[in-house]
Amino acid sequence: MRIATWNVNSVKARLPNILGWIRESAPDVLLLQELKGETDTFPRLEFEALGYKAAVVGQKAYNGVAILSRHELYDIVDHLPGDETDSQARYVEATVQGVRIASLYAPNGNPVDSAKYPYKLDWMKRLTAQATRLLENEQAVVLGGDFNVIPAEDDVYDPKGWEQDALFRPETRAAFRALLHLGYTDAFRALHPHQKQAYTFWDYQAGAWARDNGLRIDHFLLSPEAVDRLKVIHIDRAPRGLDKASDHTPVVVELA
DNA sequence: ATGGTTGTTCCACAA
Repeated sequence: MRIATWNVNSVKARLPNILGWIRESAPDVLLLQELKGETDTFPRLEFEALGYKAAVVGQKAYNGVAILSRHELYDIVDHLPGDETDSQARYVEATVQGVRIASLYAPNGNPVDSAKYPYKLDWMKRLTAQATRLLENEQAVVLGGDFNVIPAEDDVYDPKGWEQDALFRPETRAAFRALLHLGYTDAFRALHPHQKQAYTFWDYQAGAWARDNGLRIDHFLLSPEAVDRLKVIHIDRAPRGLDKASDHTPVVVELA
């Protein structure tokens, strides 16, 4: 089973790019983030025409996540448990062919001296609680999406310059490591332990793409049952170089 | 230190 994740930065603005990429790459499952539109504006028919069903959680203007799948989606969960006052569309979870899969869009958290940073850390704590519950089923679990976390120095073009950023602060990295300590594996680092400049995001500003000033912030975390099936993972940089590109590019993982 | 870009929305805000 091949599963991809892609923060598309508006499904409406990106639709031709997304449809083109699906035709070339034909993943079994595609996790989308930053739909930037309400659930009922999601272009379901266009994806159905390519053979995909969809679990969609949208909201006006911001956030929004989805799971596209060639196979049936079961037991859809449409929000991250733990705070019923949180209405931001950042989490959707479903079972596909016995694999429990989440498409997540963690809060950015900047600026760190605003309420956004504690919200980010609290959200990560809730994700850790949910990830703990998912392990109890001893099932293959795949947590994929934009974690908005730079795990280590090798994952950013300028570690010093990003030291104080919400994506790289020690508390943020510790929150990410807490997921690993539960028993999840960063699939990319498991298969490519020393690869540098393996970025998944390049800012639109200041020629970041041309200079390869990137970040690795889109991840797949796998439960032990899923790691046992891990075959390959790669970052597909090509979509970032196209016209009307998202600032993120897809990551594709293959499980036996 | 500032400015650089993109998308959605309402006259900014988020990234």
